[in-house]
Order: sequence, then structure tokens, then C-alpha cells
Amino acid sequence: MRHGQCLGCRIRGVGVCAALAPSELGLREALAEKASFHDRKTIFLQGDAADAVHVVTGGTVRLYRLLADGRRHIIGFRLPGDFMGLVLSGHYAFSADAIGFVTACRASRPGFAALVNSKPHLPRCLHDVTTHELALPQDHIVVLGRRTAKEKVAAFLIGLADRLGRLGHSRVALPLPMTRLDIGDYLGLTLETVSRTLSKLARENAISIMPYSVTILDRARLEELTAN
Amino acid sequence: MRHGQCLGCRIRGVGVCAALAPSELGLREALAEKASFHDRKTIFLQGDAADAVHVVTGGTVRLYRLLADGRRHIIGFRLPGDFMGLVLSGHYAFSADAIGFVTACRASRPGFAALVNSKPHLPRCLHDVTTHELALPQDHIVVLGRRTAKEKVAAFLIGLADRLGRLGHSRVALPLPMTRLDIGDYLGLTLETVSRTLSKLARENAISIMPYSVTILDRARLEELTAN
DNA sequence: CGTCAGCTTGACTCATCTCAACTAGGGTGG
DNA sequence: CCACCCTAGTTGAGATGAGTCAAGCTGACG
Repeated sequence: MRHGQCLGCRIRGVGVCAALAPSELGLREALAEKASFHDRKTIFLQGDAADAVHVVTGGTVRLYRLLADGRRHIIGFRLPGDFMGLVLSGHYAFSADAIGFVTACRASRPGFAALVNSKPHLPRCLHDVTTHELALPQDHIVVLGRRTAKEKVAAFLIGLADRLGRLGHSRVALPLPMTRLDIGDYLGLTLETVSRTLSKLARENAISIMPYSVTILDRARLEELTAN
Repeated sequence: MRHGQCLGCRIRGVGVCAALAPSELGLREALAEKASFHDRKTIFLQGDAADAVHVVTGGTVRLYRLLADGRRHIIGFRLPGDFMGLVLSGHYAFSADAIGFVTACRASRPGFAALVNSKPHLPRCLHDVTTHELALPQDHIVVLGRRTAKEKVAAFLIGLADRLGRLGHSRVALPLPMTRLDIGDYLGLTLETVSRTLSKLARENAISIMPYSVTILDRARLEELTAN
């Protein structure tokens, strides 16, 4: 994808981009800059001045906070079509880095604000996108509050499957580019517990584990575990 | 507070209301309706059509989701000045009810949208408020991801103290209108563990427990526990 | 005065954490 | 080509923190 290529972008139909009429893409293209990040590269750091907004176009991004004692909490994973960079204070509230190779569309904050204000319906759209952003952490809260490791892992897999499904991927064969440690930091579990729980689910024929991917064999069983 | 009384409202200076110029209050008053709710009264239910937005003006509100198996997750507590009712789909994503006596300002969704669109700077303000709403669940996620009960409870107390402080209340003597069960459902703990943990903190002279309130005696100690 | 909700505390259980050993695959350098 | 190292993952054994079950306390209320 180069400038002038929004129409052919694979995430054209999802997220913020879907809100733009074809006639408005020109504007967007004029201010969007293509960025890419190699494995483990930092996209932005917690506390940095939030001078840009991003839309993920390929790969998986890990959003996290570091605590004073060195522990890491993963706030969420961002997939293609997801928006990043809404901040209250002008500073990022969390850090973001690439899991594997990541591509993103980046716009400067002032440029983005100008785009949003240039068309009367866009502030409204931005508000909708923000509200969607709001829904993700709420689901996460419910998952974290759940009692058992099995329930948490099941909810993580179902949630990931549905998000991938909405992007046009399979809801059954899930790429899992993040490590067991990442999943653990996301679910509030240790990496050993994540590994054991996945193994247990595999032994019960609910899933099948492959390197860096998982296949859902018995979705009903997983849904039953999420109790939601 | 009656119509025409926004200027004298005690939350005039915080949240959404602070974004309105004095000259704009007339508009707001014209469409805002005063509502009050007795202890345990439902303000809205998860899944209901979200036909109104609320600003809490007094008391404490409990936001929660019920799971299929009957467990309850408290998403958060809303204090005076907090906004409620941002939804993606037109349906509330969680339920809300009153803890003790609650007063709120309510506006119909279309009326509220009309107000927001009537002045050019208001969509922007609404976006800011939404972004603030976004920050609350993120803090909650970090607290839930913490390992020990003591850390969770300490983070809960510090967070509550700061929010009350911003409202002009004491950061030391905290009213605690919610029950131990509420706190447990918020932190992902049982009510017994919450009680034991508070007792332990009191025994260490970090806090002092009174019926329906807590006094922070050693804030530094609590902050150290939150590791953040 | 009895009842009930909210809270506290104790004893015991058990799920998860911790520590540790081991396997597999990839990359590097001699 | 092989020896070595490193990362990611798996599995086991034992420790422990939080859950469960139960008893009892207190204050409010009818």
C-alpha cells in the first residue's frame, strides 16, 4: 500500500476507514503516512507526547503498562483495523510494540484533527470509534474478574476468534503470534498456568495446539466455559 | 437543584458540565431533567434501549454486568460529576443501580445529541469526556491484573481517594457506601478476602476502618503496595 | 424482642504460583 | 557439520494465597 491506495487497502471496510466516503479518501491519503515495525519494535511509549494516531493495517500490536516493580500488564492486543492513540492528556497512557511484523497508517494529531473537523459527519464517526474502543476494555475487565484460569483462557480464545472473524479470517484456525507470557500478562496468569490450561483444553479435545496457532475444535465447549 | 439552577449545582465545575459556558447553561437546563433514585433502585439495565444519558450529581452508582451463571462483575463506581450512558449499539452494555440515595441529571439521547451539535465546540468536548471514560476501565484492568489481594485493595482505596479528592472531598477520610461484596465483585475477590485484607491493613496501621467509611492513615504505605 | 443484612474471623481446601527440569527449534560460530 | 546457546514451551512437585464453609458479632428495624 502506498499513498493513494486507501481504496485497495485490506482494512478499507473496517473501523475508522469504513466511515469515510470514497470521495473523502483523498484527504485521508494526503495526511496518512505508512509506517512499519519489526518484531518487538516500540511503536510508542507510555508517557510520550501523543503526537500521532495510528490504524493498524497488518500484524498484531501489544499494548501494555509497566508497573513500578517491573511487572507488565497487557491492556490489549490490536489487530488490523483497530485504532490506537486516543489519549486524554496528550500523553500515551500505555506503551505499544509490534508482535512480529506490523504495518500501520499514521497521521499526525493536528492533521488528524483537521481531517475530522473538515467534514461535519466525522466528529460523530470519531465518537463512535471511541465508543467502540471503550467496549474492548470492558470485556477485558469481565474476563479478568472471572475466577478460573480455564474460563479466562476460553474467553480469550473466543474473543480473539470473533475479532478475527470480523476481519474476514477464520473463526476456527487462530494465529497466536503472542507468547504464553503475553497471554499470561493479559489474563493475569503466569505463563505456566496458560500453558497448562491450553494443554488441558487440548486433552479435552476443545482445541488443538500448533506452534504459534490454535484451532478451535469445540466452540460450544469454550463458550460454555465463558458463561457469557 | 431545580431547572435553571445549573449555576449553583455542586458539580458545575467538573466533567461535562464544566465544558459549558455560562451562556450555554440555559440550553442545558431546558433539556435536563432531574432524577433521583433510592438505595438499590435500578437506573438502567444491561440490554435496555439506551434512550437517555446521565450525569451523577450526588451519591454513588454501581455499574455491573451479570453473567449467564449468575455471577456479577462490577465494572466501576460512578461518583458525582461522572457521565453515564455512552453506548455503541443503542443498548446499555451494563446495568446501573443506586448505592444509597442518588441524584442525577438526565437528558434524552436525541435532546442531548441536539445540544451537542448546537455549538461547534461541543462535539469536541464530548469526545474529551468519552476519552476520560476510557481511562477509568484501563486503570481498573491494571488493578485486576495485580496478583495479591492486598495490592488490589490498596489500589482501590488510593483510586477512590484521588477521585474524591478531585471532587473537593477529603483524600483521607473516605466514605465507603458500597458493601464488601461490591468491592469484591469489583476487584475479583470474595467478600471474606476483602474483609480480611482491610482488617490486615488496619492492623498494620495503614488505614482505620469505620462503619461505611475508611480513613487512610499511611498513604505512602498504600502507594507502595500499588507499585504504580 | 426477634430478625436480618453486613461484617469479621477461623479452619480447611484447592487452584494457582513458584521453582525447577526437560524438550524442541533456530541461529551462530568454530 | 556439529557444538553451543537462546527462546519458547511443556510438565512436575511443592508452597501458598485466596476460596469455601461455617460460626458468631453488631446495629438497624419492625
